Parts: sequence; structure tokens; C-alpha cells
Amino acid sequence: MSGEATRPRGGVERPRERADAARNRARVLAAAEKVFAEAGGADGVTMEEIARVAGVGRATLYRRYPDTASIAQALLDEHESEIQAGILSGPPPLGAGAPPHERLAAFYRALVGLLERHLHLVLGAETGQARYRTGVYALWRRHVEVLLEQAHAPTELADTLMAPLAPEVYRYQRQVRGLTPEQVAAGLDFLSRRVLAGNPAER
Amino acid sequence: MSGEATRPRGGVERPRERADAARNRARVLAAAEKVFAEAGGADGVTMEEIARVAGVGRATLYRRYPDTASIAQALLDEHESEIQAGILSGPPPLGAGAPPHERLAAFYRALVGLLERHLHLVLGAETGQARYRTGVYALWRRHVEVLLEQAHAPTELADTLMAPLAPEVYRYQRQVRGLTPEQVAAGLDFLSRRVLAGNPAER
DNA sequence: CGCGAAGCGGGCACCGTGCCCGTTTCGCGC
DNA sequence: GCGCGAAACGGGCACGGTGCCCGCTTCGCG
Repeated sequence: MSGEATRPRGGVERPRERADAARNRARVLAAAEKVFAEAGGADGVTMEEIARVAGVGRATLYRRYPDTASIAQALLDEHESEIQAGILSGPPPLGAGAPPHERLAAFYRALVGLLERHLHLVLGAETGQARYRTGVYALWRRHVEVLLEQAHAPTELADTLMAPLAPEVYRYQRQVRGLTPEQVAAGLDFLSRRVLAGNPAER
Repeated sequence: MSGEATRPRGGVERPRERADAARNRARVLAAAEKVFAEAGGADGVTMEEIARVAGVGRATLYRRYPDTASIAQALLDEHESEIQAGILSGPPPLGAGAPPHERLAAFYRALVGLLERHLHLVLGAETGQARYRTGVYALWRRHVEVLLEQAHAPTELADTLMAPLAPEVYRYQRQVRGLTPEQVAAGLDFLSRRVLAGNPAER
């Protein structure tokens, strides 16, 4: 939850957010964080439950969020844009300045960190086919595609290289297979090097 | 539905399937195939809908299948075990006798074929966290793990290499990115060679 | 300090689920 | 063939969640 202020959504002019509205927004997000954490994902999470824990009416939720997935997404936004900033303007190897395979490995490490810390939220944000709808997926995908280009590897692999970051995959590796985050990251590190490193200019 | 006979589930002794039960089983499966195909996945598919199309009561469905996912799974079973048979006792490169990277590529090609032909069913079988529950996932995963061992690559990559075969990933590549099945297979071919081929015994 | 507007939440109708139980149908044994 | 026990069937019901409507409350600008 990291004390984030109300933040009336920067962009075009906006009437201004009323104090009670801001208070409820905070309540809802805090409640959602708690509910998703307890459920360990999206399984038993309903709009009703979140409203009950937040102490607000259901309609108050529906005013801002159409479903539980978009609440989880709102909670993830700040963490995701942190990584996005690191890619665009942070220091290497996540940011520009390192060879492609190191940048990919750094990207994987950052995402494994996000999954480890907020797995329940990422799972909660995946209801339906939501993943490919969020703007951030397209941005990350594009980042990987550029790295593939730079390494002279087929850009068709972009989604393939994104696939291991699906939250259900991470969850399975951690909870069923018993892998540590370090083992997962190490595997992805190996993958990065093998796919992107030392490419003989492909044909 | 490819004239498959009643098949009273081989195994231990079983009372024998009544004629009306067999007839209804066939009706249900035919209806489910149709409904999943029309919905293009699991989205609007309910037990009620399948029962209606099959012309049976809802309770008749619940007798055999707890939810829509397990109906889709039943429809997939024969196709999946075909591939499984090819891995265990078919000719190379899918079966034994080829180098690991060729076997992995052949496995990918077989799965891409399955996804291309029955995507709506694989999507339908994924409701909830069902994928990792089906026996066949564990078998395929183990197959990949053995190939990794043989190539002296880290076995932690097993789930990572399985991840691109998730139906939502395939769907996204086909329908949003506009890739052809051949392009997807070619990408996975590249991946197979890079990860498994010519490993210098690691360390 | 009053008033227009935005925010709020109880309530309701709908849909799908999951199960129970009375009725129908099968097919074995005579 | 024919009756009877057992299995299968399906209509119906209660429950829980959704999504929306509408009267009430609260805010904050002038």
C-alpha cells in the first residue's frame, strides 16, 4: 500500500476529487489488498467481499471499477510503472547501455521480483483474458521485441519469451515444484543468454 | 465427433454402461464441441447452455462432469493421448532416437498442431487453475525435463519451456499479432536449438 | 451559510450453480 | 416375452453474486 496520496489521475483537466471520494478510494484499495492477499489470488474474491471489508456499498465499487480484476490492476499500476521507468531511463543492465541478453535477464529479474512480492495481485488481475488488455503488457512485449531485433534473433519469439512470466506459471513453479525465486531467475538468465547472446548475425 | 464408440472406460471391472447413458454421453459431447466452437473458448459457456443444446437436463451433465472445463477436457483426451503415444513409442523425432533439441522441436510442432485445431477446447479446459491438474501436463512437463537433462541444460527450465504452449498465449499470437502457425512453430524451433543444442556440458 | 451537484448505498431482478427427489427407462433373469 | 431391481434422468428449488436504479447524504463553492 505504500502511502500513496490520492492522485486525481493526471492528464486533462478534471473537476477535482471530493474528500469523501478520496477516502473511500483509499479504503477500497486497502480492503482489496487485504482480500486478495488472504485469498492468495482471485479465487474467492468478489465485489461484495471487497465492499464488505472496505465498509462501503457495492455500488461505490462499481462506480470506479467494473470488476475485481481492475481493482487488482489499480493496485499493481505503481509497481509496474516503476519497472517501466527502469527500462526506459534507469541504469543498465535494466536500462539502456548493456548488451541485449543482459538487459533481458535484468528484465526477467525485475519481473520475478514483482511476482514474488505481489503474486496474489497479479493473479487477481488476470480474470478473464485481461492480461493482454493492460497497456503495460504491450510495452514490455515491445521491449523484448526490440532486444530480439538487436540480437538478430527472430522477433516472433516475443510472446514466447513473455510467457514464463504468466502468474500461474510462476505460482506453479514456486508452490508446486518448490523452486526458489533465485532458481527461477537463474533459469531465465540461462534462457536469456542462450537465445540472445552471441548471435552469428543469423543467416 | 470422429466416430468414437461408447468406450466404457477401460480399467477395472465396471457394471456396464446402459444404452441410454451412452446415447446421452454422446449427445453431451457433441453439444459441448459445438458450444465451445461457437463461443471460441470458455467465455459464455455454461452447464445450462450445453444441457440445452444437448437436449438433456442439467443434472445429467452434473452426474458425469463437475463443470464445463472437465467436459472440454474429456473432448481433448483422445487428441492428447495421441501425442503422448507419439512421444513414448512413435518414430523420431517426436519419439526416441533423435537428439534432444530435435525432439523438443517436434514436440512443439505437435502441440502447435493441437492448439491450431482445437484451440477453443484447450481454452475451455482451462477454467480455474485446471491446466496443472490434468495428468497430461505433468507427463509433458516430465518429457521436457528429461530432454533438458540429456542436453545438460538446467531442468528448472521445464515449466518455462512449457509456458509458450498456454492456449491464451497461442491465441494472442494468432489472433492479435497475426502470426501463422508456421511462424509460431519456427520460433519455437529456434528456441529448441538455442536452449538444447550443442551444450558444452555446462560448467 | 445555503444550494447545486457529486457521491453513496440499500434494494431488486436476473442468471448460473449445485443438489434433491420423484419419475422414467433399461436390461438381466426367469 | 415379462416383471422387477437398479440405474439414469430431469424438473425444481434455494443460494450467492452481479449489475443497475433511485432516493438520500455529504461536500465545498460562492
